[in-house]
Amino acid sequence: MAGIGIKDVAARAGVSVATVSRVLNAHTSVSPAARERVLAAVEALGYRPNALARSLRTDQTRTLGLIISDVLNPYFTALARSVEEEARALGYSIVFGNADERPELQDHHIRTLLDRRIDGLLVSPADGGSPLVLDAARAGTPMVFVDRWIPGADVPVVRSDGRAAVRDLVAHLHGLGHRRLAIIAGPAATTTGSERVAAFREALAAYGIALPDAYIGQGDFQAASGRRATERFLALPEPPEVVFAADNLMALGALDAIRARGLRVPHDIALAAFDDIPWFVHTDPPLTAIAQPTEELGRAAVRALTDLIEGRTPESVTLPARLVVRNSCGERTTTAATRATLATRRSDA
Amino acid sequence: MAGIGIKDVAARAGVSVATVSRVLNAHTSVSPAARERVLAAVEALGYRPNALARSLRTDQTRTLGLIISDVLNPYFTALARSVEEEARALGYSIVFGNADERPELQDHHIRTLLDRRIDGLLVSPADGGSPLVLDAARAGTPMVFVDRWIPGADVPVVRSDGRAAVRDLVAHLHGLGHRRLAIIAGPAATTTGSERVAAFREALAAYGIALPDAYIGQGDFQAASGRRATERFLALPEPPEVVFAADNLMALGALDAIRARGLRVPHDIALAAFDDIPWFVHTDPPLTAIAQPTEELGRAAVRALTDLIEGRTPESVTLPARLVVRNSCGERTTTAATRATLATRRSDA
DNA sequence: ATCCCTCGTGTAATCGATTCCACGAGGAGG
DNA sequence: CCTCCTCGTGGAATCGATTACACGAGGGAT
Repeated sequence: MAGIGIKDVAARAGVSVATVSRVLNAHTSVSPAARERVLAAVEALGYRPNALARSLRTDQTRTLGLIISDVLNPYFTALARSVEEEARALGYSIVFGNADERPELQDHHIRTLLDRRIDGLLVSPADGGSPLVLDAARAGTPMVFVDRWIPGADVPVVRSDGRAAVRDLVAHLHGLGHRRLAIIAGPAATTTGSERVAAFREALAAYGIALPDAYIGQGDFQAASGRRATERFLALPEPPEVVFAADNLMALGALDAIRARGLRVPHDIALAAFDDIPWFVHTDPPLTAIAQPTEELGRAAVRALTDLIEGRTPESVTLPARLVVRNSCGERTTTAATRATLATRRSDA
Repeated sequence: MAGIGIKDVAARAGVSVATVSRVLNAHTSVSPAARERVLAAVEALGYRPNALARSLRTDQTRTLGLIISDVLNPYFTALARSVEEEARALGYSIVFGNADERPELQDHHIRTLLDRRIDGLLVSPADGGSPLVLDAARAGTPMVFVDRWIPGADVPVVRSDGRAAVRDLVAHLHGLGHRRLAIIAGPAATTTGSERVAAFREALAAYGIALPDAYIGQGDFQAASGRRATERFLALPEPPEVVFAADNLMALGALDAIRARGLRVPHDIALAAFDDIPWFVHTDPPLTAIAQPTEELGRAAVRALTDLIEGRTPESVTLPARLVVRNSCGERTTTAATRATLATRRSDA
């Protein structure tokens, strides 16, 4: 039960609680003798300040909330890891909330985080219009969007721009002779959902290729939706030659669907994905993907948020994504493929 | 700085703060009229109680800490997800700490969680002897070990027993004609690190096969260590015919090393792993693995911990793992492999 | 020697809730 | 009609910290 409090420390050191607090917070001047005795008492009692009480008084928790879209998605766990790393370096803790791509779960977590009086919020919104998020931002909660964002809010955004990489991908695909290209999109309500489709369409347009509705699969960034969308593509009278999945989990689902049909990648159909993850090197075949600078994104997001909290004015950050060619889109020589693999490996290390 | 407090609600409703609190906590009796006005005021003001203040007073946060060994490991994220799910259902929040398999990081997180006065701690210890963990347990912090545990502490353990599955695996490997079997172990300081080796050795002994030291690679549950261990195996004068990785990330590293050598699985060397993950279906080749009932483990762990917190006395839980055969260990007919794959898929859904 | 400033320290208010205790009103029972 | 109990309510203490303010002691300047 216990709970050694500041009073116990004060009593043992023979000083007042104020002095103990001053020693612990290096505030105003304290005599060396008193400091010594306080420190000794802290040590002897194993005293740890109650963070709740401290936060209640100071109105700051030195805690940041991170609403992650889906913990099962390797891209987001990598992001979470770098966010936590940077936050720790800056003296903040992170409290995660897993939204599982469900708006109501997202709102649940935002509410509990706000109730806990976190100092700021890092959000990758699961839907486009959560009023709760916007309200919180307007009410003055320091907030930064990462990866995805909600338009119309005065909130800094840290994200990557995949347009150039998508153009590179389309050039690569076109070069391999593919003309019928399909995409599995994320939810239209998310920015990454709609942007990636737009980028793909634009890149296709440069080659005079259209993107018919039948070649746009509606996914939700989860594996099952990738499977369904791919099944639909394969059932088409004229199926696409390439499927581009807007995230890694939908690519996994696409792979499932293709394998279930008894088809082979890239011989029967090519596959590429947004978001590169370590497993893509070892899938059958290794998958061509668009890699985001995940670690930098996480770091930049935390810096932007702490800037906001500490009174500085951060700017939005946009970092370029890049194409990583493996051989899921067409025949390449073994050496070329190996080279690409090694290059990826090296840059990931 | 904003902050609508209980006083504001009380003022607007024309009652005292005590009454507001009573309404919000459904405590003693409140007249319907007063309750009505309080609720209206709460609604109008958008009042949310300050969780810090409440926790300070009540000495409970309704928050559980989860120390996860490595967020980048799909096994642990799956565990984290089910833990959060069950906790939410029981009215608790989860605060995660990622230990990255580093004891000092683990201790850092435990300390901050304790400072926050979480109600209980779910730990999958990164090392065997963290004094901090043991001290916390002895000091009365409700605690449950999950997956891994530290011997000699009076703490319930929720884990899976892989011994039967390892026996099945060895039988499978033996049946395919393999006789030189190696293992990439986790850190000896972790229970899962040493237990899996012991189970493997026992299972081999049943076939009169020894496990020489040269066939035990020392890993740390991270991909890089799997790579190094595998390289060492392959450089042996008599390399093993099978490599069994004690977790999925080390299996990924093994795959890297094997590919870098220009060898093929299972033709040149067979590979199996502990922990099954969705990607294993699509690696080249699909990997034979031992699957843990991850979701059940997470749920059971949370229930054990909340039992402890709420004064009931939970028991340790051990659930069996099971072998999932794919074709990374030897030739199988396509149909058999497909059947296995489908079976896995179905049970994962 | 006196005055004033600085330094070290303690007392008490405060953060925002919960909850013990006291108190007045009203109904039931005698 | 008086007593007693219950019900609804408010006042105030409390949780464990931080911090404004006050105050005494000591040193330097005049």
